[in-house]
Amino acid sequence: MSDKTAPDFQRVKKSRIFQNVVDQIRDAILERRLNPGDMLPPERELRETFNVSRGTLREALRVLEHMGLIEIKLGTGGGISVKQAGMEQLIESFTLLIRSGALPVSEIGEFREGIEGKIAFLAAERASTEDIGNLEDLIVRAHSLKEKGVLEWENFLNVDQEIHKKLAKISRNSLYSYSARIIHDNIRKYYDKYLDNTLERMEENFQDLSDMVDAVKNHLPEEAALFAENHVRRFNIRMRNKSLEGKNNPAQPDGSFL
Amino acid sequence: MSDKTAPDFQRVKKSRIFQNVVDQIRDAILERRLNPGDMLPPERELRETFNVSRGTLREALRVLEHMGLIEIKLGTGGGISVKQAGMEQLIESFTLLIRSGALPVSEIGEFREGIEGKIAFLAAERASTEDIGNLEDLIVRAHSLKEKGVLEWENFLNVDQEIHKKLAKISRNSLYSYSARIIHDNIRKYYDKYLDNTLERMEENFQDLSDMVDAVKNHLPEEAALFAENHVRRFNIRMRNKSLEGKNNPAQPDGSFL
DNA sequence: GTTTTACGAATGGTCTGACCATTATAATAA
DNA sequence: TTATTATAATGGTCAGACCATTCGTAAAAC
Repeated sequence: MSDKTAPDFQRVKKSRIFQNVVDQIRDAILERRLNPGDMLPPERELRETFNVSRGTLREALRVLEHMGLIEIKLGTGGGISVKQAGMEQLIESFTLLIRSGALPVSEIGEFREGIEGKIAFLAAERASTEDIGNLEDLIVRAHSLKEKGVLEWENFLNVDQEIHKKLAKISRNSLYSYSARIIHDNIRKYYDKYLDNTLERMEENFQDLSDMVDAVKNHLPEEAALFAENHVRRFNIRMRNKSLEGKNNPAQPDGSFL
Repeated sequence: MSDKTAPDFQRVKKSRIFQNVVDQIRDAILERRLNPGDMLPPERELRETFNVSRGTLREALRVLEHMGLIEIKLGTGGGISVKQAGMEQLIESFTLLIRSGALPVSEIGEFREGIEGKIAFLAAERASTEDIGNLEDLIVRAHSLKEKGVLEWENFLNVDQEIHKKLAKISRNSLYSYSARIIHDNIRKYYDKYLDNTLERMEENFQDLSDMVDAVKNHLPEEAALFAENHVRRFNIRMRNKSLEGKNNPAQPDGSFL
């Protein structure tokens, strides 16, 4: 197949013209030669600047837009503007990664375990009096829902989620917060499948939440982290067991992919 | 400016045709109606399927390609194939986020602290005899470099990095590993700026590494995590102090952005 | 004078059709 | 058999036209 003396060099990536345009504009932004808010010339001018066809330029713009580096608006006042990069892209790619099954669920769960632990840890360090008040309110709500029994299972889970969100906010670290939220949102669909809504489960969960908030309230980071990690770990274990039981792989009949 | 009775509704996002195509194909992939390896029809056919122009279709393909969902190859045997989503996209968006300065450096450092801690923790749990041997070799190398003094500063940092990489690998969790690596790679440029290469620093670092590896070797997760976190924290603190000293913001003269 | 309406210019969005570049395979020649 | 060459399939690029949206402004209506 190949010359026997040649080591495994990398095949040269065919550089497409639009990619060159993407690189130039991206670099200009990363090197602050273009700053958020700046307008780029209209497409018909840019086309001449780069000496490419409008189609090619637009392919480049699509990619830059998808990277979250530029924003394109229609109409007279519109045009191409440089955008402050945000979390959207990170969220999208993380979500795609999870949903496409590229990562073992076990690794995702384990990651979440650490993240939630750290969030609880930081929250315990940083919670203000007001924060603690909010948390206590949530715990009260959770408690009363638990008392009402399994009928309120859904609402109970919502409060559970709100407590986690609140802790994430208190932790004041957007990387932790977003990581937790992305994983949670994309794993939520497993709740129904893998979690049985028994009263026992509710009480167990409530105990976890209550312990966690107590630790935060008393500013005991290590303890808060432990409770949070155990809370997630319990969920992970349950999920793993359940997923080992039901090994169904129903493959769709493939006609057209539409 | 606006009708006083109207709450802040979301302005309807003008859906562009290419976006519709992107959504359809993305969903087909996420719902497993299209699987990695599958070939899509050639552009000229797809154009007819969706009833759009080739240019529009290609804008959609650019986005899907950038998402990491498809792969496009040139020539007779080429075409559009569905790809197994990988970490590339996550890496790119994380990198962009860091480099574009959208996140406070303090948050990034704090995140890394937790990540490296968890990696050390897991590594201590999971290290095989062989893994431990590799780590010890690295420590020996680090030690001899340290003994040679500050001349070997660069090489010492490389071994430092290798130890972290090895630990990440031992942890056997790609999310932790990649997170750590992305942050490290994108923060490395600060080393030169913020870290002074004194012998004292070298010895301090070596001590950290040595302690960490010892803890891993003896399978003491909590201890390993603590050493790792302190190691990173020390770096973060030093970086913060240094960055507070030198508050230079030299803005480039803006001609054309090229 | 004030408000409403209608127009027109600027800009991105899409379409059509052609041609170029790359690659694998089949046909041909040595 | 082996090396060379043509051929066809496929993505990559280009050119030019027209459509759709938006906003400012001038005209018209009140």
